[in-house]
Amino acid sequence: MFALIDGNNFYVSCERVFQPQLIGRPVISLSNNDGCTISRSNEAKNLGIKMGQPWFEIRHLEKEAGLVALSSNFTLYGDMSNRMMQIAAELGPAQEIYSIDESFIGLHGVPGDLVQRCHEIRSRILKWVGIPCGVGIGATKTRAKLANHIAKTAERKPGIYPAQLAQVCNLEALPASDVDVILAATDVGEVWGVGRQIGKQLKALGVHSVLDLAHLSPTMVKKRWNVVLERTVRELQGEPCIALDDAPPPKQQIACTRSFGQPISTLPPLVQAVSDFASRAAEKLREQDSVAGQLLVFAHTSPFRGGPQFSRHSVVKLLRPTSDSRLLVKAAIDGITSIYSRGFQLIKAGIILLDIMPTTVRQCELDFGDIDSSSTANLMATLDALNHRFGRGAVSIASAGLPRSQRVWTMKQERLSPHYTTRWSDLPIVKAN
DNA sequence: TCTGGGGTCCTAGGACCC
DNA sequence: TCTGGGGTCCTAGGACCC
Repeated sequence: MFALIDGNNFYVSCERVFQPQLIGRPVISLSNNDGCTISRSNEAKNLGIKMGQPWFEIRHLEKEAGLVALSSNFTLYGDMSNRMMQIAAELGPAQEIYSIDESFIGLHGVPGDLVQRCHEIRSRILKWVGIPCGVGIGATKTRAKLANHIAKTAERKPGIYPAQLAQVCNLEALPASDVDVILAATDVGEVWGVGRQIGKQLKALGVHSVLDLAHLSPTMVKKRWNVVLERTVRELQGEPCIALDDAPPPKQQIACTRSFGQPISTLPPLVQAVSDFASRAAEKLREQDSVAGQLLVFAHTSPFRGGPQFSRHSVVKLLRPTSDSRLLVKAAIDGITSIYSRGFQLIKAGIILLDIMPTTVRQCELDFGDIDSSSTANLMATLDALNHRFGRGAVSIASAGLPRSQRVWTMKQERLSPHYTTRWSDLPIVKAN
């Protein structure tokens, strides 16, 4: 048995904890460069604002409907997430943190009334962190996801589902006939693992509801589609196919990419940008104690605009797998310089670290040729410590050397609004008992 | 004027080997 | 001109997730 607990409208809910005057108003959180919508309050959803919708399409709602749009603040969201996850972990013996705002809980061996327990944890998170959550319980992760959708929808749109399923929904505690009614009332596209493409194909074949999908033969689904959808069908039918992943392996790819505030057409700011991206990615790499063998760097023009289009990438093989910021920055610069061409309005660039493997003692020794390996490790550790202490980008690799004020992109963490100057580490950690 | 930034898994097909 | 079968590894691309 699994529970899925997630924060409602997470980023907006985080903002509202510190700006209670936003409660009851339509509020959205915007992506980097305030490009598009990444979180919406219920009031914003009711205005018809879609997930991912570009800001320029909806900004008229500021005046017309009192919409409040906020730049995102991922430092804040990450900290709120940690607090929420700590309390959510009390639900059961195992936890998989699935994303910044949701976690699966393994409920094996948990005694007593599960629904009541979930309500208690939910109230505790609301009271101690300030984030409203929904909880779904099911025999499989897919059913728990579905139950979570029902719990949230029952709360937000009364009438579609039984009112007592609001906030916490245990699919397995309902009579089978009730479950069928609920599944029949739910669009197949709501199922975890069914996206736009597959959803369209299913509907073309008359599979419209979750119940329709659950009634398909897994063998046929595998033949007609693939094993991924087959697993989804089996999970819907109650057969666990996806295990709780409470100790995720180190990442196999680490990316750092950004859209620019304004297009770039010259090399120096591009070099500066990919240098920063490579530095940040190198930090992430060292955080998981890995090294990368290759670095991919890319840049492209906007597909939404006219004019000559440019989209190129280059894969740079490192001499040896490394996590040294200096070598990765150099590789990024070499790569971008090799693909750069004049005359294009570049709107986005990024780097992706590939061929990632764990750092081993031997690799440490081999690393950096004539540079002493222990001093390199010390240097990188110092770099990370300084940036942790004084904020991201406080110390960086000197490459093209554009002052921050002349940059044409923003790293998210540089855009903290003045409201959020609290040092989160100074606040007491709440312990749940 | 203005359109995010991460990740994962799976499959097909090519290169290469014996 | 005729030209096996099976295995592995790698990569690109497509689908999905939040």
